[in-house]
Amino acid sequence: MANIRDVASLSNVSPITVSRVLNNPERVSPATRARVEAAIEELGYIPNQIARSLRSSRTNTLALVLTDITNPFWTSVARSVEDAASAQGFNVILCNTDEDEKKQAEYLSVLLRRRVDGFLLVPARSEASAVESILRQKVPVVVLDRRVPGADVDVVRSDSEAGAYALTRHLIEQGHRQIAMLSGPLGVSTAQERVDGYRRALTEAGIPVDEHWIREGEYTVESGYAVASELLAETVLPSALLGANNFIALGAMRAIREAGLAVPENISVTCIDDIPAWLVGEPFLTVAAQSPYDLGGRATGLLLRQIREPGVHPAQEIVLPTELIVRRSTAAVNGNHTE
Amino acid sequence: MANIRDVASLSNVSPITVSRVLNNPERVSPATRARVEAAIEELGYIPNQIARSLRSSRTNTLALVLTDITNPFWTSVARSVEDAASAQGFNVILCNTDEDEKKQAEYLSVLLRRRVDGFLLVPARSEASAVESILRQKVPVVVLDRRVPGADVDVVRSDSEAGAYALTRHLIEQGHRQIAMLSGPLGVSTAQERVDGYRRALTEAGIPVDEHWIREGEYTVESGYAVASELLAETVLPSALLGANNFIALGAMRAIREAGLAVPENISVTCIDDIPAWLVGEPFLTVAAQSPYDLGGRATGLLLRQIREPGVHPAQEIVLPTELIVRRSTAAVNGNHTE
DNA sequence: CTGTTAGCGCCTTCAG
DNA sequence: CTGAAGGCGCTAACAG
Repeated sequence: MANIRDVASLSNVSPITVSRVLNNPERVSPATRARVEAAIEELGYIPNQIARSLRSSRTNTLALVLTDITNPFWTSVARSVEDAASAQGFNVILCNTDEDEKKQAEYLSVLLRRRVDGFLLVPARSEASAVESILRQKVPVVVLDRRVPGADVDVVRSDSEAGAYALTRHLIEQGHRQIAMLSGPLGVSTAQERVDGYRRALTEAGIPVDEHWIREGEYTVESGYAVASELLAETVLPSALLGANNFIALGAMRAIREAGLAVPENISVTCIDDIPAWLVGEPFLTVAAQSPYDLGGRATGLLLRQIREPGVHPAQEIVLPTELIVRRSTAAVNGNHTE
Repeated sequence: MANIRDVASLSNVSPITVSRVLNNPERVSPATRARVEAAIEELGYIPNQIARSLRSSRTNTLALVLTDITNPFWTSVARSVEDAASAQGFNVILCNTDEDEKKQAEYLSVLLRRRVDGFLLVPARSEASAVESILRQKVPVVVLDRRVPGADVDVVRSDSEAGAYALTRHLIEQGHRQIAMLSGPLGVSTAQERVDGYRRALTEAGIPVDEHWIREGEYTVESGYAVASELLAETVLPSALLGANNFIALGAMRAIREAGLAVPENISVTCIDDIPAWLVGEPFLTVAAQSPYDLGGRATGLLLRQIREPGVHPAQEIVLPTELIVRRSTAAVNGNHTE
């Protein structure tokens, strides 16, 4: 593969002149420039970004480390991050951790060696240790979706507590009292906050919180299915089910269907996170919708700013609202609306 | 940020010894190794992969250039590619072209400059020119999902023609005669082949192909919606609709709903590409399902082999079968099953 | 087992 | 407007 010296000798100039043609064409006489450009063309020369990065210590690369691209929520985030990044000349390396701290650590280590210019990280657990390795190297990071208490970093997330609160309240208004909370892993801040919102709504309504109805699981369809199946095998059934995310609710719906029950006739189901309307034809689930595209865009914006103006901006937290969307998966207890 | 020389001087060895501790630890005496490792630890030294890449001309990076990560089909492909790549120590750069040849060209150019080790490319148009720039540089490529006639490259794709044929046949067996084909962009081989399969099924059944029922559009929800809306505004309506992909069918379903018609009572709808069952609760669409996870995995396997053993393997084409899955979006004409 | 030399391809600095 | 020297960080190749 031709290099800058090949181009230089073919066009009878020094390598630095070729470099200038590439980076500051206006500082080279038109005649020389034309000669160099002809040589570039002839040799099919393609500048080596690796060498450039070595000199400049900039890779124009962002790392997007998330839990699972397969969840449409993260798919949208990934799309918006890539859009925002490529508009500014950055490429994106995608990594799926599956909420596994070991995988996450391994990825972060590889990415630090690669000298990515910045990280967009969805930490597998909400602990400062998740971002420590990055901060120690003074590489810009923005944490997505989750808090990391004790770490001085930018965070862009949704208001999980309010989302869960709104959903729980909605269920209560429909007459539900036996509301099961299918939580995510409690080591993750969003799971914690969603349980908090659930508790607050119950307490405010004067309904005692029954710990029996709070079940911890993973943010996956399989886990939602498993936990809901357990619940449905018991003698007293809940009249409503709050999934901590879309996947949990989808798994739960499957369990309910397989148990021969109907949504919402027998059990109402709702969750945080929407499923894109264009994916499902007629959306069915009542949800507290986040704005994944926004989330990714805002986070990328913050990250690029950090990269461009290092050390200027103090860490900040952006909290986006969720939107309650009432659809057909929730109904009044026994099918009678109480309003 | 500490470099290899800092580690070397702190541990009183030469840089090359540090390098050996990192890459061939067994070739360094345990005592020296321990000293070096202590220094690495103390300095928080992280090897610079950029410098390593410059020396080795290997970046351990694959480029995944697809049309839109937002389509669950491509989401699955992306996931499988990332899984397979990271298992072999490769990272993946993700790019969305939106079927735009200009965007594609821009991405390819940037990625060649970055010296990615290989490309997984979904070409925006099925033409050899799409991969020319890559082949000219002798960089390994695998083309995903689409043919590129005239180019000597590995291709991993599904059998679109057979998929469309199976769907059309299914509709014919249900008594349909007025079947509209909502095609994708005909510059893309999959669109072409899906129309071919549609034609073959009709012809074999002795039903004349009415060009009026074949409509070209994009592989998007919006386009499916627009084209179907047009169709539904005419005086003679089709009794069934074949979407060239999932998004087209989803858009069409929306148009049908908005026209006050029902699926399948008034119009049957079917398409190539499934929507993951776990996303939609009770899957509704009759489809010819591809295996995106397989597709990505197989393609990545071929690509990594090309990278490891350059110039050894002749170009090959892998064609994966599609599976006809009959669900509730198709029914016999007038609701009467003809079987 | 350890070290010296040199160079991967580029661009900043300083001269001309 | 053009060029020479040097170094970014790392590791082959070749000593010793």
